[in-house]
Amino acid sequence: MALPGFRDFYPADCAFRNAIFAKWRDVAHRYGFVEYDGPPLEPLDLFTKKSGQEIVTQLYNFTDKGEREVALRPEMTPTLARLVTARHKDFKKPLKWFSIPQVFRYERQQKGRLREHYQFNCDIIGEAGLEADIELIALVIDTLRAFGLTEKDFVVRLSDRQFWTDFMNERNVPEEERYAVIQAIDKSEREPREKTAEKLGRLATEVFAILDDAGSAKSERLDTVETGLRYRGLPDYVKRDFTVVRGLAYYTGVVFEVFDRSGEFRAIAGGGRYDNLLKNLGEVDLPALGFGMGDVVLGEILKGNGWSPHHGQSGVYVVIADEDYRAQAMKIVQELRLQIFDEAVDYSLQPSKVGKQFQTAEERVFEFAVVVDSQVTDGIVEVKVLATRQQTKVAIENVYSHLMEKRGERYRRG
RNA sequence: GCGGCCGUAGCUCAAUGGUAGAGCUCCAGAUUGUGGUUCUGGCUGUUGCGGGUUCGAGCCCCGUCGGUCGCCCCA
Repeated sequence: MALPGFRDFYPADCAFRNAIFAKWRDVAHRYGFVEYDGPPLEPLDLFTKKSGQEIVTQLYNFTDKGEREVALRPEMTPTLARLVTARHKDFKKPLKWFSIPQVFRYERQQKGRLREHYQFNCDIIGEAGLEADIELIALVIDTLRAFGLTEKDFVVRLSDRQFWTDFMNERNVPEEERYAVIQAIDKSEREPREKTAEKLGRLATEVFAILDDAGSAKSERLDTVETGLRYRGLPDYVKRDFTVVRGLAYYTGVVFEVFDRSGEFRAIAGGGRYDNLLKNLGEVDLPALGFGMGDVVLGEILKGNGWSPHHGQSGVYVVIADEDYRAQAMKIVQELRLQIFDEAVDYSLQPSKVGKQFQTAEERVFEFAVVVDSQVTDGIVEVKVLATRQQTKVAIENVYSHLMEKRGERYRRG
């Protein structure tokens, strides 16, 4: 039994997960992002420096055998910040980097939320212009579209953290009250209005006016972002929503969260601009923005949509019809394994009835069977297309080319 | 950290307080060298764990662990 909040990945689960990873990588590459990675275990203070001591209650942390205080990473951004800070002069800006780390949180699990998950992280570093924000949001949209999701399935709720900062500046909200205001706005959707109003005090009327009618608030940044997305043909995927502020204190500009349209799940992804984070963590001052998308909520949505990795027929099952010729069969197996690309060539490890071997081949969705029997002494095997049950005698040296020819016929038939 | 619901075979679930069962899966055979059907047979349980009540507990009570959903918190 896996620990609470941790998952086992049986082959089908692993195939599903890997198919998600493959899509993530595919889209990121198409957007010109390059992959990086870092250690799952980090010094504890890497996280407390950014988020304060209170984050420790949410961390898997312990003292290692060298008396170091360490923690399993709860997010990738601090690691990314360290990597970039250490060697930023080695890279041309802007950096477009992505990663698929497994991240960990020590908290009670609930729907869509475990103690570990894989999080697709995409960040652009060293570009202050809004073109980067547009690029990043387009990427999050196209990532979900790559899974067959459409504007009917999800929406990117767009907001502007800077707008709220300006708002509070203009009304002279004291520094120490600001985080509470942001928190109140963040929770306003889930709490009774009176409670939020109480928290907001004198700001309540104005804030509610903005939350109720996002169009009433002016944000040139959002105007620009929306225009940019329109140019890219993606306007139907976004909606202005100033309740989105993101819990974290370090966001500075455009922020966004992606939700399923049904409202059944928690956020699919979230991110935004954090221009001051690198400066605050180290000596390097670079603007930055990014998003994270977890495999758990996405996986639940995809399962609900019936999405699954394609697993058509492929590979070759070598049927040993006569145990006397197992040695010859092994020679064929090994030759095919050298010739074939990225597909299984398998056989029964133990003597087994022919019918049983075919059954195995079929259950495992092989495309071809190669039957080895006494004819092998004349250099002949039977090649069978499992789907059509069509069987042909083929000289051993021609097996591979015969298989490829058969496959070509299948594709030509469509 | 707090609360609701739930914990019986690998899976889905039955069993009035009275000898723990079924379906599916899996394995084997029917079928001696060619397929997902069918039929037959077989394996699998400290009823999550520990205590209590009772002549007797899967069932009732307490605790605990785990699952699930929500809260807190937070992506």
